[in-house]
Parts: sequence; structure tokens; C-alpha cells
Amino acid sequence: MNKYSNFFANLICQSVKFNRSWSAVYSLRFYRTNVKIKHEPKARWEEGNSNNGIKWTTLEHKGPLFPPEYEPLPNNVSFFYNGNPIKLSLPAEEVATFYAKMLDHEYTTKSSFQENFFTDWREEMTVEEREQIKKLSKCDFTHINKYFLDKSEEKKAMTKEQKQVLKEENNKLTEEYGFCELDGHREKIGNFRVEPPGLFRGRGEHPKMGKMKKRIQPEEITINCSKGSNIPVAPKGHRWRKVQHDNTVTWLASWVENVQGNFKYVMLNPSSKLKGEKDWQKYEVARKLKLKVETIRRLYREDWKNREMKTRQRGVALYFIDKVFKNLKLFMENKEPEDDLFDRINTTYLNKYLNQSMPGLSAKVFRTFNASTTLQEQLNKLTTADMSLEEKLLSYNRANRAVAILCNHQRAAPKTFEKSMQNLQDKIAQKQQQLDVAKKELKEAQKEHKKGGTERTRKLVEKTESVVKRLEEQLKKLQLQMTDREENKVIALGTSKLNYLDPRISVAWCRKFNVPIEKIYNKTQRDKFAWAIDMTEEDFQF
DNA sequence: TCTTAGACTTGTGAAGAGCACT
DNA sequence: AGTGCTCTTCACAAGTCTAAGA
Repeated sequence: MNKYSNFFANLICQSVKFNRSWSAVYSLRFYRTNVKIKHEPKARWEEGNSNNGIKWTTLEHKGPLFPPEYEPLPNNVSFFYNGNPIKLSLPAEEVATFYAKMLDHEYTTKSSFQENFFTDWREEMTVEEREQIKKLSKCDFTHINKYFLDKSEEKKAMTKEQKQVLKEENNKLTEEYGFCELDGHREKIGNFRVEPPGLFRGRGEHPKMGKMKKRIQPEEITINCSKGSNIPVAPKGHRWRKVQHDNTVTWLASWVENVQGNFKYVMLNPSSKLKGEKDWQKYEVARKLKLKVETIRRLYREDWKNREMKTRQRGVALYFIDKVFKNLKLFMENKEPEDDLFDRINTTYLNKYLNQSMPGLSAKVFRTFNASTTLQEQLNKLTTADMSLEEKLLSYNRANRAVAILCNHQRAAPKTFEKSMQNLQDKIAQKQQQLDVAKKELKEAQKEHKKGGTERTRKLVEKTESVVKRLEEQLKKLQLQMTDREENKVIALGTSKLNYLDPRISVAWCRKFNVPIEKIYNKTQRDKFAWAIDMTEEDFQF
């Protein structure tokens, strides 16, 4: 049991009341009391803790949902080899459809994708098929491709009622498999479906792209649930690899994927208590770093001049972690002997050092800390109370963008960017024209009213005045929208918003400046940050 | 001390849903 | 009602971190 988990365990212990109330109402008062207690006796972190990394006491669920069995192609849909139709065996046909479905994707133009696919595909073939099908270049999947395209067209063309039926069937499955009961609370599961078979889509120039991801059988799946609970039932004629009752982990089911040998897990949705608490703790650690960071920075700067090479490397590495995070990975991972920059240290060693400087501190905390600190600073700097709602939102997005730039969250400009920009531009021009007309009308009305003021002319002036005002506001709004979009062209805000920005900063900002929280967070985000929305008051500062 | 297993978080493409416009 | 666009949600690959094993 290290200090890190002790620290968290301690936090959890302090918030027993909070835990209990989580699913009902996120009690503000409970939390605030707990915050105060939490800062008191530091020695508690060091105490052996009763919690021992326990994540739950009871856990019951239905197990994962399997993808549907393979549906054979109808007889009139053929694969062609060298111009001749061939009826494939079922396993070979299934793998062929994986490729056929991806025909318009860039992947299928890459040679390593093609080679990996072809090698794996041949393994699924019968001896005769293997004998016959020897070159991918002679394979023609276009007919199969067309079949699936037509099928998805058909689906799109379904009537409202038909779509409704499908939706309800889907809801029923989610209702049944999408939830579990953890410590007496019904919690949403994140990914309750077993990943379907297909071709591996590695990013970049991944050497394994195109390899076949095999269909997972119940016999490969480990179930994790509590002892006395209703154990999930394996599909008919099957059994689970194993059923275990380990309450020191948070997953409900796991298996090993065949392409890279990685573990895959079924875990809870971010809105769950388990994930929410962990998230909250993450930000608490980052806030602690705020108090310590100057010391840590002074120390690593001193290390630059240290006699010992190892310490010196540590100092430089920490600097990179703090300021140019992405490069660290680059330096540390490309461990070609001759160009290994940090040959005396590794991530384990660094994190150990960091953990000594402050309990719970590891490299990635710096990212959270820097991101959240930046958001707080920028919001304080960019927002004033006299701004309109739209101006405040632009400020918020700008603050968020500053963070995204810091974290290097870039994206390719959206394909439709220019077009949608033009659309906005047109709208603005149109609005401007309306405004000009309205202004003219106002002037005339005023003139007439001056000449001989009657009740009628006075009313007319008032009316045109309000029209002008309304149009001006609308125009302003559109212009702000355009600025926002332009500035956001190559920046992705999602990742930082979801993973690095303490939601309490945003919630407090909303409260302070009277901005509805829905303007900042959509439904999913509000669910994920429910803990922060409930506990934060307007004076919170990161 | 180095490597790997295992658990969990983060990043990103793409499908799907919803909405405005015609 | 169909079309095109945007935002949301899902899927899953990739990255980080700790502990255990060699």
C-alpha cells in the first residue's frame, strides 16, 4: 500500500456520508464539511488504512452483451476472384465482409493493412479456398460492398415507426445490460457490449493495422461481481472463463484482445459515483500541487547543476514534464541506445521522486494542474460582470482554447469549415441589410414625429426603435459566433474540457456570472460533473 | 534494476441524433 | 419529406501508472 492510495483511501473514508448520498442528492453540506476535515491531520495519510484499495462492497450485473452472430450473405451477393464468382465458406466470408465494408476507407489503400488482412483472412479459409485465392489484387469485393451500402440506405429510408421500433428494442437491451448495482445504487455501465469482430484500426502507421480482431467467446471472458449476488448467466451452451469476486478493482468483465494482447474491460460510466469520486480526487491532488509547485520548480532548477548525472537528468526531465509535456514521451520512449537522452532515469524512478515530493504526485498531475490553473487565470482575466451572455460565452471558450493550445489539442480543420463560415457570413450580411432598412425607417419615423407629434407617430418611433435594437443584438450575436468559430478552426476543446479542467472552476464561474450551466456543459458532461455542479459555490477558486 | 502485467485514464474517429432549411 | 449540417455519443486505440516478477 503506497502513500498514493493511502491518500485517496483517506479521502474516501472522510466522505462516507457523501458516498451514501451520492445517488440521491449530491449533498453540498456534506462535502463542505469533508473538505475541512480533509485538510486537518496530514499524518492520516501515513496511517495504515482500513480501506486497502477496496472499491465496492456489493456488485451485481448481467454480464456483457454479445454482438449478434454472423449473418451469411444472400445467395445473389458474390465475391469474385479473378473475375469468377466464388461462394466462400462461412468463416472466410465473414472476414471478407469486414474488408468489403471498408472499401471506401483510406485504410484499404495502405499496403500493411492489405497484407495483414490477407494473411489473417487466408487463415480463416478452407484448404481449397487457400489453394484458389492467392493474391489480394485479384479479389473483387465491390459486389459485397454495394450490398452493405444498399442495406444502410434501406435502413435510412425506414419509416418513423420502423425506426421507433428499433430504438425501443435497443432501449430494452440497454435497460437490461446497461446498468449494474454497486453498493445498492443503480449505476450506468460505460461499455457493456463485447467488441464485435472486425479488422484492427491502428492509428498512424501501425504495423498491425488490418489484422483480424477475433470474435470473443464467453469462454474467454472473466466476470467480476460480488459473492452473494446473482451471477450473470453465460449464453446458452457456453460458460465463462472464470467468475471472480475481487472488490479491489472496478471492472465487471474483462478479456484479452488477440491483436495486441491487451486487456479489455467493461467498466462504469463517467457519471457513476466510483468514477466521479476518482475524478474529484484527481483535481484535489492537482490543487495540492498548486501549493507545492514553486518548491518543486526551484528544486528541479537546482538539479540542473547537480554533480550527479542522474539527478541532473531528473531535473531536466521534470522541467519537460512541467512545461513541454509531449516531448518527454518522445524522449523517453524512443529508446534507441545511441540517442537515448535520459539514459539514467525512467518513468518509474521519476514518479517515485515526485511521489516523495508530494503524496499522489505523478507526471500527469502537472498536466491537470497546468490546464486547470490556466483556465482559472484566463477566466478571471477575460470575464467582467457587465458583459452580455454571448460575450461571456466567448470569453469562456477563449479561456478553454488557451488551455487546449497549451495541451496541444489540435484537430484538422473540419471538412465543411469554409462552407459553414460562408453561411454565417451570408447570414450576417443579411442581418446587416435588415438593420440598415430598420434604421432608415426609424429616422423617418423620428422626423415625422418631430414635425407633428401625435400618439400614432410616438408609437411608431417606439416600435421601430425596438426593431433596430433587436436587430443590433442579433447581429452582435452572429458576429461573436463567427469569431468563436474562426478561432476554433484547428483547436479541439473536448479533451481538455472532459479530462483536464476542474469542473468546479466552470461551475463557480457560471454561478458568479449568472450563466446557465447548460451553456457550458451538455447533458453527458453535466452527468459526469454532477459532483462538481452540486458542491461548488461561486467563490471557488482552483 | 529492468520488464511486464494489469488497471485505469485519455485521445480521436466515426456513427447517430437532432435540427434548420427547403 | 428530404437534405445537409452540427453536436452528441459511442467505440476503441493509445497512453499512464503501479506493482509484481525476473
